Amino acid sequence: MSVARGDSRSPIGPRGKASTDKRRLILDAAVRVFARQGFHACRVSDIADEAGVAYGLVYHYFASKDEVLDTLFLERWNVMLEFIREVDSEPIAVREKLRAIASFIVDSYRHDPDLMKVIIVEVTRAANSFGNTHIDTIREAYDLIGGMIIKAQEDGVFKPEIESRFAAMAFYGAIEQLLTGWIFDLLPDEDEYFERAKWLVVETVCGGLETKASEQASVT
Amino acid sequence: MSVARGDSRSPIGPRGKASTDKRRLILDAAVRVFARQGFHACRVSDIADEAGVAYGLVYHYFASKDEVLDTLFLERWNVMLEFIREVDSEPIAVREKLRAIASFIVDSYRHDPDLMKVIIVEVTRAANSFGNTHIDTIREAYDLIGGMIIKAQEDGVFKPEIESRFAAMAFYGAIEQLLTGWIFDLLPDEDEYFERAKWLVVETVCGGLETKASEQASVT
Amino acid sequence: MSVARGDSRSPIGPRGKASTDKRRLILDAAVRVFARQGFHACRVSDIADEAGVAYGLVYHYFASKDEVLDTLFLERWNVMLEFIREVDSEPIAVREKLRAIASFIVDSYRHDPDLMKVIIVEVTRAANSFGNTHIDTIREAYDLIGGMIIKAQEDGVFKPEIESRFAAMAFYGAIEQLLTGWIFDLLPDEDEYFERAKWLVVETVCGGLETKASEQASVT
Amino acid sequence: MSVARGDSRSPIGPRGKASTDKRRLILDAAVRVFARQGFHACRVSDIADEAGVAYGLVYHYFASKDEVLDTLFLERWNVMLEFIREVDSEPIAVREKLRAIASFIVDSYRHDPDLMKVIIVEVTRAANSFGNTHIDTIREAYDLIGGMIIKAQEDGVFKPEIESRFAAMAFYGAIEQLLTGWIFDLLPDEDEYFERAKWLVVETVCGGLETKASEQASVT
DNA sequence: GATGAATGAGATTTCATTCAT
DNA sequence: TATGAATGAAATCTCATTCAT
Repeated sequence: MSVARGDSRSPIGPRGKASTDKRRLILDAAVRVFARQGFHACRVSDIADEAGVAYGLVYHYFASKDEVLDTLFLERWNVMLEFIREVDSEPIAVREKLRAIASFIVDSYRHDPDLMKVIIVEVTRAANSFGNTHIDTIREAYDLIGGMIIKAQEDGVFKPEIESRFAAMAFYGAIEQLLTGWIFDLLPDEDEYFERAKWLVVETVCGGLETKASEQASVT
Repeated sequence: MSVARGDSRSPIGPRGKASTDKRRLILDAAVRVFARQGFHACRVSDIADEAGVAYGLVYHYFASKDEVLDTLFLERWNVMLEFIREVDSEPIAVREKLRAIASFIVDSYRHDPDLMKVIIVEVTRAANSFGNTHIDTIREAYDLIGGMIIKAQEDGVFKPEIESRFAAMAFYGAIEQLLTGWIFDLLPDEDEYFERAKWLVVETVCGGLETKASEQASVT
Repeated sequence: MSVARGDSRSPIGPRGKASTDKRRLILDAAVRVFARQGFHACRVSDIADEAGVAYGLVYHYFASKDEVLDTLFLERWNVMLEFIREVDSEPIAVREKLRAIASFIVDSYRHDPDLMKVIIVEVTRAANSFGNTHIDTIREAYDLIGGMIIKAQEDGVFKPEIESRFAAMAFYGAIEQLLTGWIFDLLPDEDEYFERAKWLVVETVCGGLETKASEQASVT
Repeated sequence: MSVARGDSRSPIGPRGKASTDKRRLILDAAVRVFARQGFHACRVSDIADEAGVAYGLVYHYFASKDEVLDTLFLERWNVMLEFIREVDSEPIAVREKLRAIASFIVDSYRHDPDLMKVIIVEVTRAANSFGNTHIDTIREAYDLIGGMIIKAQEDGVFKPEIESRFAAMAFYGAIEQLLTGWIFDLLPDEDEYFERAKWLVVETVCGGLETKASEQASVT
């Protein structure tokens, strides 16, 4: 795998497969319904209707409405964590690693905006509900990015005076806010903009984090 | 006012005053309850209990539970908008303007973490409920920041190839994510860290946005 | 008070008062509905309808459907326990004590058959639900009766070879089964039969428990 | 058969046979589940799980959950009715007949406490559900006992002023309450206590029912 | 202004029963 | 026979909102 070359491995997870599996059908329907109405505003029957299955079948496969969202979040977030770990293990520059991550997240949105909307809106910021439940899993991503930054500082590529955890949060936050912009229809979502957005985040944040020396190198 | 000099005008709004006004009592109680339990998980009676007033009084002052949150959000967000507009009108460098904004938001959190938690968790990301209701108000802030960036590009201080709206979102998102880090208890929240966080965001994002020329200048 | 003289203090508890108190209204309605349909077969809305109040008011006064039955049971059973304790403290023959108890229970049924039906059918035999919850309270009655029997044995009035706990259960069981007979409409429930039933239980059980000597005396 | 001599024909019914018959497996599992959780609190799947068979098989053999309990009750109660009829037809004293019945019921409990618990808790007192359904079958037992008492009165063995139906209920109720005592773990259930319980009921109730003349005889 | 009892629509969840295989 | 996925009616409980005092 050469993430860094911009091959941009398509971040397609389980949701990509067409399926007649009822469980999958329910999960996919739930994504649409959660995205359209929000987790709280929708009823379980909305999910069942959207999936074209009976009310009770949702409870045959999931213990509760919560568990449906838990499942969706974990499926996706774990794919991302795996991707980040894989990227991290490659012998490439930190800028390329961060570019791969930004690319992955943006492409995830491009590929399945509903799912990413649900994850961002209902989980990663939901400090009093799902965000709290999954905080350790969420944090894992921040920590992995933070680790990359520490390493880059040790290598003299990133400024040493930066607090890595803070930088990781800022980096991730910049990306998530771009997705929020698309979600709220505040930003144009034509294809070209997705690519420019990736570039912007990496250019901006990395540009700010890099030492003069490394900057010269990366620009060159 | 010289926002740029780091005097950091204390971002204290209405919530700063002690008050025996029952309406205020209810609003302040609502902040604590919303922050502690979340908007959906709390009941109107929880707010009344926390405020030490009777159940029905909440409905004497507010038409609905929603209106309580609407009020809290608008009170605070408008203070911020006013601040941003004021900053924008000052004849200072864009970096100073952004520094002032970052400072204002971070200090807002430092001064009243519960209120900022509520605003971020329940409003600015709540795409299917309050976020949608207040999107125009929220957007105002993004647009003002975006305007600063456009101007900076026209002045040759910021790279011209950056999409201003995207940059504004990334900048705001970086800050909001730091607040999210504190909210989730993922980042240390001793006093020094608030200051370093402000510096980090400005240094990083502006560092990345600035042209070589301006960078030389700002570093000097 | 001279319970032993057959004055048969009317076993009227709280349910005896007509009331406009909504809580009482609900409890009284619940008795009728539980008696008519059974606890499991009735819905909370049936209780509300029967009481002529809104659905939610039941939950304003009681935490759950269970709590309604708990309340009914405890109200009544505690009146009975108090009565038994009072009887026990009087300086009268054990036969008179047991007669008073039998009389109290039978009159309780005569006075409010629905309530006694509910208590017997839904609580005292409901080993897997309410019976289990209230077993200590129920047992109290058995123990008090058992204590009377022990004392009678010490006084040489009752046969010493009888196990007091078993005898107490048999005595109470005989009475409860008569009530069950009325509940199931297997026994005639004209007024005279209630009095004869009291006499029967006391005559039979005590007759069997007494020593020859005491029997001579009691017959005389 | 000489029931009266205390040979105590073992009251073993169908449940005594080990069986690989699935229908039997389900019935036996149902007894355990009903006894453990109560009829209402358990699900059909609990029965299937306990029996180690598939969910749907319960419905292959029984039309409904109710029918499972109906079957269990009728199987056992009919064995008892047959026993009582047989006893009744023997040329023995009424005291011996009642002793045989008490013995049979107590031994039934000793042999299969779960089944008797289910019958008592879920059927014989369940005035609004199964008790009502099976009232004629249940009543049969009371009537048979009542018939014995009438005959004893005609023979001058039992007091003539006693209402036979009431006496039959009291007798049966005394026994059932002893079982209830064991079910609720209020009475000791070592082997000796079962025997003493039989003796107690017969001694007590018959002792109280007999005329002086017969008493002299029975004592002798 | 202030109180809290009263209302009732609506949500989640359960689970007996059916049925295709 | 045997399986267990699929169905959907029905029940409990919640809680925003109203309103009489």
